[in-house]
Amino acid sequence: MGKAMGLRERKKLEAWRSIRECALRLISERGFDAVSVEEIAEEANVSRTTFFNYFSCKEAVVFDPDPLETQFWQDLLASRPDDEPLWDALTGILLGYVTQFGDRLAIHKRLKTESPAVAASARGAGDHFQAELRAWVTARTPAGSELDAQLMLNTATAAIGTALTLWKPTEPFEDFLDLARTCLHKAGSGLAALPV
Amino acid sequence: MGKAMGLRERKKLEAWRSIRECALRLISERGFDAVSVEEIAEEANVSRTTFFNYFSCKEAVVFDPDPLETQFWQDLLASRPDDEPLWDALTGILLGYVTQFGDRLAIHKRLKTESPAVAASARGAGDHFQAELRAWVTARTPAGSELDAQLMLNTATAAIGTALTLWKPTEPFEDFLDLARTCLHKAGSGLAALPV
DNA sequence: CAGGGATCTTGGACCGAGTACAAGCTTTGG
DNA sequence: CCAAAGCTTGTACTCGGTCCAAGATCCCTG
Repeated sequence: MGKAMGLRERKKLEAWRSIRECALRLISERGFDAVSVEEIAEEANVSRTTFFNYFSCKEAVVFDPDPLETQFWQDLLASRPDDEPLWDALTGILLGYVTQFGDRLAIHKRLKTESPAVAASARGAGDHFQAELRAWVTARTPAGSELDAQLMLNTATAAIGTALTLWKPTEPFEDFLDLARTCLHKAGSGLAALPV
Repeated sequence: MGKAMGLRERKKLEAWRSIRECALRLISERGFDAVSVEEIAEEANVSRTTFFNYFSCKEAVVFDPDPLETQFWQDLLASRPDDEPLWDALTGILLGYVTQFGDRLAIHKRLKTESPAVAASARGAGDHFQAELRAWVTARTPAGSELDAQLMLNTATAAIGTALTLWKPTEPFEDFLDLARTCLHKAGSGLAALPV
């Protein structure tokens, strides 16, 4: 992919990244609420209307995934063998995800602790990966095992969330991964053996 | 309490409940987005400004707890003996909560599935109980056990969330409670024995 | 390479949520 | 009964978000 992109598509991607970049810069300088969409648009040499063509709301400019990111998820999900126990697959996927996008998660965490309002919409509008993961789980859940499957998914996610809140961005990133592994292992100790 | 309330306080409570009541009626008739704050205020014979004196945002009128509700939590939290294992306390508290406010949870669920935007702010601005529970947990967590404690809390919450998404409002409420018990038990099977 | 259709950008008008504030009204307590 | 404290209200404003029509840009086919 990425080869046969016409001028139009290239410009779109460029505009997307320019807006995102400007937005992150301004926001990390001044804070989310102190930067208006108008300013971001102006900084990116784009009209306010166009901003909303690219991002469905102000929060999205922080939390939407880069177009290439989604490719990474899909590979991550597709790479798990069909007969792997769900819990193992989930831990593998989530650890792979945080390994790749931990830096981004750290930014998100900072923003969330700064402003709870941002955090709110973050969970709702933001986490496309979580939505995709959820879909993936339900798709590979055999009838009758919905409860166990959903429970595993939610528990694993909760474990990652726990690791994220306990980790301090000043500590080395490896610590976060260790923490995540520990949380997943502990939380899953009663679940991992279930036949899903 | 409730006895020595002056005229002023009584009027405030009355206004609060009037606004809430009108809001819930209009919203359940027409949907969240189709009702403006102005309409709610008008319906409750109150100015728009006053609405925002009582509720910090539009979502709050749906998700804020009734002043009496908070009393119930506090009793619930205070009623657990200090030396009870954390997991047992958590399941007891959460089951007590959903038993009492299950109806409200069902309304919330309906609203959330209707409009994701509402769901977003619901999690952030809405769940005062969860915040209180979180504070209660951290307060009684001995130093060194933070990880296990947070993990239990998040896992237990995830279990309730799972039960809530799996339950259909058409089914009897007892089913929901059974489901919640099952989820808690399964999710906690590896955690319950930890010494916290 | 010309030109018509598809797509994207833009400005302007508009709506609703949320904030700030000054002015007026009601409760309270002395 | 009166003054201070507390609430309510209208007004005016900012900002996020939507809608739309007009213009610019790209793409594709003849």
